[in-house]
Amino acid sequence: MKAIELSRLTGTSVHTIRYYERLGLLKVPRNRSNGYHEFSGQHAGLLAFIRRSRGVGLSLTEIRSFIEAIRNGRSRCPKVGAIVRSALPTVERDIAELVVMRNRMKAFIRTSRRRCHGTPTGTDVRRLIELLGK
Amino acid sequence: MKAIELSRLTGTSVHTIRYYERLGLLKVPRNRSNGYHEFSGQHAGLLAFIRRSRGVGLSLTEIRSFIEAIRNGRSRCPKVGAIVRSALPTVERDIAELVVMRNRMKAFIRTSRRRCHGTPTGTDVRRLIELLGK
DNA sequence: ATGGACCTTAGAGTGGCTCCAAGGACACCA
DNA sequence: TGGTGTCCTTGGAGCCACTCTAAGGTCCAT
Repeated sequence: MKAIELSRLTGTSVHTIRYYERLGLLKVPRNRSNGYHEFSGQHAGLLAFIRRSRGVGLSLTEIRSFIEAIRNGRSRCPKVGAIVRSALPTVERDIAELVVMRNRMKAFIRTSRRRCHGTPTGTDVRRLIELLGK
Repeated sequence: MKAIELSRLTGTSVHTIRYYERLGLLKVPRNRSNGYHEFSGQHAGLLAFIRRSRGVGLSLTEIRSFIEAIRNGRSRCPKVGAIVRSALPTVERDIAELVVMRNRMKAFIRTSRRRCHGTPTGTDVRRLIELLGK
Protein backbone atom coordinates (compact mmCIF):
# COMPACT_ATOMS: atom_id res chain seq x y z
CA MET A 1 0.00 0.00 0.00
CA LYS A 2 1.38 3.44 -0.77
CA ALA A 3 0.99 6.71 1.05
CA ILE A 4 -2.11 7.96 -0.69
CA GLU A 5 -3.92 4.65 -0.22
CA LEU A 6 -3.14 4.60 3.48
CA SER A 7 -4.24 8.22 3.58
CA ARG A 8 -7.61 7.40 2.05
CA LEU A 9 -8.04 4.28 4.17
CA THR A 10 -7.50 6.10 7.44
CA GLY A 11 -8.64 9.63 6.67
CA THR A 12 -5.23 11.01 7.60
CA SER A 13 -3.44 13.31 5.20
CA VAL A 14 -0.31 12.15 3.45
CA HIS A 15 1.46 15.11 5.05
CA THR A 16 0.58 13.92 8.52
CA ILE A 17 1.61 10.36 7.74
CA ARG A 18 4.99 11.56 6.56
CA TYR A 19 5.31 13.78 9.58
CA TYR A 20 4.74 10.78 11.85
CA GLU A 21 7.32 8.85 9.92
CA ARG A 22 9.85 11.65 10.35
CA LEU A 23 9.23 11.51 14.10
CA GLY A 24 9.86 7.78 14.12
CA LEU A 25 6.29 6.82 15.05
CA LEU A 26 5.88 4.85 11.85
CA LYS A 27 8.74 2.73 10.53
CA VAL A 28 8.06 1.79 6.97
CA PRO A 29 10.08 -0.37 4.57
CA ARG A 30 10.91 1.01 1.15
CA ASN A 31 10.76 -0.33 -2.31
CA ARG A 32 14.42 -0.73 -3.30
CA SER A 33 14.01 0.36 -6.89
CA ASN A 34 12.11 3.61 -6.44
CA GLY A 35 12.34 4.43 -2.74
CA TYR A 36 8.57 4.43 -2.27
CA HIS A 37 7.20 3.55 1.15
CA GLU A 38 5.40 0.25 1.44
CA PHE A 39 2.70 0.51 4.09
CA SER A 40 0.92 -2.55 5.45
CA GLY A 41 -2.28 -3.25 7.33
CA GLN A 42 -0.18 -3.14 10.51
CA HIS A 43 0.73 0.43 9.71
CA ALA A 44 -2.92 1.27 9.21
CA GLY A 45 -3.68 -0.11 12.67
CA LEU A 46 -0.83 1.77 14.24
CA LEU A 47 -1.88 4.97 12.52
CA ALA A 48 -5.44 4.53 13.76
CA PHE A 49 -4.03 4.07 17.24
CA ILE A 50 -2.01 7.26 16.95
CA ARG A 51 -4.96 9.26 15.71
CA ARG A 52 -7.28 7.99 18.42
CA SER A 53 -4.71 8.59 21.10
CA ARG A 54 -4.22 12.11 19.80
CA GLY A 55 -7.98 12.50 19.85
CA VAL A 56 -8.07 11.89 23.60
CA GLY A 57 -5.26 14.36 24.18
CA LEU A 58 -2.17 12.19 24.42
CA SER A 59 0.95 13.85 23.08
CA LEU A 60 3.01 12.40 20.28
CA THR A 61 5.80 11.94 22.81
CA GLU A 62 3.60 9.77 25.02
CA ILE A 63 2.38 7.84 22.03
CA ARG A 64 5.94 7.30 20.90
CA SER A 65 6.86 5.93 24.31
CA PHE A 66 4.14 3.29 23.89
CA ILE A 67 5.27 2.39 20.42
CA GLU A 68 8.89 2.16 21.43
CA ALA A 69 7.98 -0.04 24.35
CA ILE A 70 6.40 -2.64 22.14
CA ARG A 71 9.21 -2.36 19.63
CA ASN A 72 11.65 -3.18 22.42
CA GLY A 73 9.54 -6.05 23.67
CA ARG A 74 8.99 -4.16 26.91
CA SER A 75 5.45 -3.42 27.95
CA ARG A 76 6.13 -1.21 30.95
CA CYS A 77 2.85 -1.69 32.70
CA PRO A 78 2.86 1.14 35.28
CA LYS A 79 3.70 3.95 32.86
CA VAL A 80 1.05 2.97 30.34
CA GLY A 81 -1.62 2.56 32.99
CA ALA A 82 -0.68 5.87 34.58
CA ILE A 83 -0.83 7.78 31.31
CA VAL A 84 -4.20 6.35 30.34
CA ARG A 85 -5.57 6.90 33.83
CA SER A 86 -4.39 10.47 33.91
CA ALA A 87 -5.92 11.18 30.50
CA LEU A 88 -9.34 9.90 31.48
CA PRO A 89 -10.61 12.81 33.61
CA THR A 90 -9.74 15.22 30.81
CA VAL A 91 -11.75 13.14 28.38
CA GLU A 92 -14.69 13.08 30.79
CA ARG A 93 -14.52 16.85 31.19
CA ASP A 94 -14.23 17.38 27.46
CA ILE A 95 -17.31 15.26 26.83
CA ALA A 96 -19.36 17.12 29.43
CA GLU A 97 -18.28 20.50 28.10
CA LEU A 98 -18.94 19.53 24.49
CA VAL A 99 -22.41 18.23 25.30
CA VAL A 100 -23.32 21.50 26.98
CA MET A 101 -21.94 23.43 24.04
CA ARG A 102 -23.74 21.29 21.49
CA ASN A 103 -27.04 21.99 23.18
CA ARG A 104 -26.37 25.69 23.30
CA MET A 105 -25.32 25.77 19.67
CA LYS A 106 -28.49 23.94 18.70
CA ALA A 107 -30.60 26.35 20.70
CA PHE A 108 -28.83 29.24 19.04
CA ILE A 109 -29.40 27.86 15.57
CA ARG A 110 -33.10 27.18 16.28
CA THR A 111 -33.88 30.66 17.53
CA SER A 112 -31.61 32.42 15.05
CA ARG A 113 -33.50 30.86 12.16
CA ARG A 114 -36.73 32.22 13.56
CA ARG A 115 -35.35 35.70 14.05
CA CYS A 116 -33.62 35.97 10.73
CA HIS A 117 -36.80 35.25 8.86
CA GLY A 118 -38.83 37.47 11.14
CA THR A 119 -37.12 40.68 12.19
CA PRO A 120 -34.07 41.31 10.01
CA THR A 121 -32.33 43.31 12.74
CA GLY A 122 -31.54 40.41 15.04
CA THR A 123 -28.77 40.77 17.61
CA ASP A 124 -27.27 37.40 16.82
CA VAL A 125 -23.69 37.87 17.89
CA ARG A 126 -24.68 39.37 21.17
CA ARG A 127 -27.02 36.43 21.80
CA LEU A 128 -24.26 34.01 20.91
CA ILE A 129 -21.81 35.61 23.30
CA GLU A 130 -24.42 35.64 26.01
CA LEU A 131 -25.23 32.00 25.38
CA LEU A 132 -21.66 30.74 25.26
CA GLY A 133 -20.05 33.17 27.68
CA LYS A 134 -21.36 31.19 30.61
CA MET B 1 -9.29 43.15 38.58
CA LYS B 2 -5.75 42.40 37.48
CA ALA B 3 -4.42 39.74 35.18
CA ILE B 4 -3.76 37.07 37.75
CA GLU B 5 -7.21 37.47 39.27
CA LEU B 6 -8.90 37.13 35.90
CA SER B 7 -6.63 34.17 35.27
CA ARG B 8 -7.75 32.43 38.45
CA LEU B 9 -11.40 33.36 37.89
CA THR B 10 -11.52 31.86 34.41
CA GLY B 11 -8.87 29.16 34.56
CA THR B 12 -7.00 30.75 31.68
CA SER B 13 -3.29 31.44 32.01
CA VAL B 14 -2.04 35.00 32.21
CA HIS B 15 0.03 34.30 29.10
CA THR B 16 -3.02 33.32 27.13
CA ILE B 17 -4.94 36.36 28.32
CA ARG B 18 -2.11 38.60 27.19
CA TYR B 19 -1.90 36.77 23.91
CA TYR B 20 -5.59 37.44 23.28
CA GLU B 21 -5.06 41.08 24.13
CA ARG B 22 -2.20 41.32 21.64
CA LEU B 23 -4.51 39.91 18.96
CA GLY B 24 -7.13 42.52 19.76
CA LEU B 25 -9.70 40.07 21.12
CA LEU B 26 -9.66 41.74 24.50
CA LYS B 27 -9.47 45.52 24.76
CA VAL B 28 -8.56 46.48 28.27
CA PRO B 29 -8.15 49.94 29.85
CA ARG B 30 -4.96 50.69 31.74
CA ASN B 31 -4.17 52.28 35.02
CA ARG B 32 -2.58 55.60 34.05
CA SER B 33 0.00 55.65 36.75
CA ASN B 34 1.52 52.20 36.39
CA GLY B 35 0.24 50.86 33.06
CA TYR B 36 -1.44 47.85 34.65
CA HIS B 37 -4.46 46.36 32.87
CA GLU B 38 -7.81 46.80 34.58
CA PHE B 39 -10.03 43.86 33.73
CA SER B 40 -13.76 43.89 34.46
CA GLY B 41 -16.54 41.32 34.77
CA GLN B 42 -17.31 42.06 31.11
CA HIS B 43 -13.84 40.91 30.20
CA ALA B 44 -14.34 37.73 32.20
CA GLY B 45 -17.52 37.03 30.21
CA LEU B 46 -15.83 37.71 26.90
CA LEU B 47 -12.89 35.52 27.87
CA ALA B 48 -15.26 32.69 28.80
CA PHE B 49 -16.91 33.11 25.42
CA ILE B 50 -13.55 32.91 23.66
CA ARG B 51 -12.50 29.78 25.56
CA ARG B 52 -15.79 28.02 24.94
CA SER B 53 -15.76 28.93 21.29
CA ARG B 54 -12.21 27.60 21.04
CA GLY B 55 -13.41 24.48 22.80
CA VAL B 56 -15.85 23.74 20.00
CA GLY B 57 -13.20 24.30 17.38
CA LEU B 58 -13.77 27.86 16.24
CA SER B 59 -10.61 29.67 15.22
CA LEU B 60 -9.45 32.87 16.85
CA THR B 61 -10.05 34.59 13.52
CA GLU B 62 -13.69 33.54 13.52
CA ILE B 63 -14.07 34.54 17.14
CA ARG B 64 -12.52 37.90 16.40
CA SER B 65 -14.99 38.47 13.58
CA PHE B 66 -17.82 38.01 16.11
CA ILE B 67 -16.28 40.35 18.60
CA GLU B 68 -15.58 43.00 16.00
CA ALA B 69 -19.14 42.76 14.77
CA ILE B 70 -20.57 43.66 18.13
CA ARG B 71 -17.96 46.35 18.64
CA ASN B 72 -19.11 47.92 15.38
CA GLY B 73 -22.77 47.59 16.29
CA ARG B 74 -23.22 45.19 13.36
CA SER B 75 -24.54 41.73 14.09
CA ARG B 76 -24.19 40.14 10.65
CA CYS B 77 -26.72 37.41 11.08
CA PRO B 78 -25.91 35.07 8.15
CA LYS B 79 -22.18 34.80 8.85
CA VAL B 80 -22.65 34.02 12.51
CA GLY B 81 -25.35 31.46 11.88
CA ALA B 82 -23.30 29.84 9.14
CA ILE B 83 -20.21 29.51 11.31
CA VAL B 84 -22.10 28.03 14.23
CA ARG B 85 -24.03 25.68 11.97
CA SER B 86 -20.86 24.50 10.25
CA ALA B 87 -19.15 23.86 13.60
CA LEU B 88 -21.96 21.69 14.92
CA PRO B 89 -21.31 18.44 13.02
CA THR B 90 -17.70 18.48 14.15
CA VAL B 91 -18.82 18.84 17.74
CA GLU B 92 -21.26 15.95 17.33
CA ARG B 93 -18.53 13.77 15.84
CA ASP B 94 -16.08 14.72 18.57
CA ILE B 95 -18.57 13.79 21.26
CA ALA B 96 -19.29 10.41 19.69
CA GLU B 97 -15.61 9.65 19.26
CA LEU B 98 -14.75 10.73 22.78
CA VAL B 99 -17.51 8.61 24.30
CA VAL B 100 -16.23 5.53 22.50
CA MET B 101 -12.69 6.29 23.61
CA ARG B 102 -13.70 6.92 27.19
CA ASN B 103 -15.33 3.50 27.36
CA ARG B 104 -12.30 1.82 25.89
CA MET B 105 -9.97 3.62 28.23
CA LYS B 106 -12.10 2.54 31.18
CA ALA B 107 -12.10 -1.03 29.97
CA PHE B 108 -8.34 -0.88 29.59
CA ILE B 109 -7.83 0.47 33.10
CA ARG B 110 -10.14 -2.14 34.62
CA THR B 111 -8.42 -5.11 33.05
CA SER B 112 -4.91 -3.70 33.36
CA ARG B 113 -5.34 -3.37 37.12
CA ARG B 114 -6.27 -7.04 37.31
CA ARG B 115 -3.32 -8.15 35.24
CA CYS B 116 -0.71 -6.03 36.92
CA HIS B 117 -1.54 -7.45 40.30
CA GLY B 118 -1.78 -10.98 38.96
CA THR B 119 0.78 -11.86 36.32
CA PRO B 120 3.53 -9.25 36.29
CA THR B 121 4.33 -9.89 32.62
CA GLY B 122 1.24 -8.32 31.12
CA THR B 123 1.32 -7.10 27.53
CA ASP B 124 -0.32 -3.80 28.34
CA VAL B 125 0.85 -1.63 25.50
CA ARG B 126 -0.05 -4.22 22.95
CA ARG B 127 -3.52 -4.49 24.46
CA LEU B 128 -3.89 -0.73 24.42
CA ILE B 129 -2.94 -0.50 20.78
CA GLU B 130 -5.31 -3.29 19.94
CA LEU B 131 -8.09 -1.61 21.87
CA LEU B 132 -7.63 1.87 20.44
CA GLY B 133 -6.37 0.96 16.99
CA LYS B 134 -9.90 0.12 15.92
C1' DA C 1 14.02 49.05 52.94
C1' DT C 2 13.86 44.42 51.59
C1' DG C 3 11.55 40.34 49.77
C1' DG C 4 8.35 38.42 47.18
C1' DA C 5 4.45 38.42 44.33
C1' DC C 6 2.80 40.85 41.02
C1' DC C 7 3.10 43.87 36.66
C1' DT C 8 4.99 45.39 31.83
C1' DT C 9 7.15 44.52 26.99
C1' DA C 10 9.24 42.23 23.03
C1' DG C 11 10.54 38.27 21.40
C1' DA C 12 11.74 33.27 21.13
C1' DG C 13 10.27 28.43 21.58
C1' DT C 14 6.91 24.43 21.15
C1' DG C 15 3.59 21.01 19.38
C1' DG C 16 1.25 19.38 15.77
C1' DC C 17 0.43 19.79 11.79
C1' DT C 18 0.23 21.81 6.77
C1' DC C 19 2.12 23.18 2.73
C1' DC C 20 5.62 24.04 -0.94
C1' DA C 21 9.31 23.47 -4.37
C1' DA C 22 12.00 20.67 -7.10
C1' DG C 23 12.74 16.67 -8.96
C1' DG C 24 11.85 11.44 -9.93
C1' DA C 25 8.46 7.33 -11.00
C1' DC C 26 4.80 5.23 -13.23
C1' DA C 27 0.51 4.26 -15.97
C1' DC C 28 -1.99 5.13 -19.80
C1' DC C 29 -3.19 6.95 -24.28
C1' DA C 30 -1.92 8.22 -29.00
C1' DT D 1 8.06 7.42 -28.20
C1' DG D 2 6.26 11.22 -26.13
C1' DG D 3 2.80 13.65 -23.44
C1' DT D 4 -0.28 14.10 -19.59
C1' DG D 5 -1.42 13.38 -15.18
C1' DT D 6 -1.16 11.42 -10.75
C1' DC D 7 1.56 9.70 -7.79
C1' DC D 8 6.23 9.51 -5.12
C1' DT D 9 10.54 11.50 -2.68
C1' DT D 10 13.20 15.15 0.37
C1' DG D 11 14.15 19.27 2.99
C1' DG D 12 12.51 23.10 4.67
C1' DA D 13 9.20 26.92 5.45
C1' DG D 14 4.75 28.46 7.33
C1' DC D 15 0.88 28.42 10.52
C1' DC D 16 -2.01 28.36 14.68
C1' DA D 17 -2.50 28.69 19.33
C1' DC D 18 -0.34 28.89 22.77
C1' DT D 19 3.73 28.95 26.27
C1' DC D 20 7.67 30.66 28.11
C1' DT D 21 11.78 33.80 28.98
C1' DA D 22 14.33 37.96 29.86
C1' DA D 23 14.81 42.24 31.73
C1' DG D 24 13.00 45.49 34.09
C1' DG D 25 9.16 48.19 36.87
C1' DT D 26 5.37 48.29 40.82
C1' DC D 27 3.19 47.24 45.04
C1' DC D 28 2.81 45.90 49.62
C1' DA D 29 3.69 43.47 54.05
C1' DT D 30 7.00 42.77 57.51
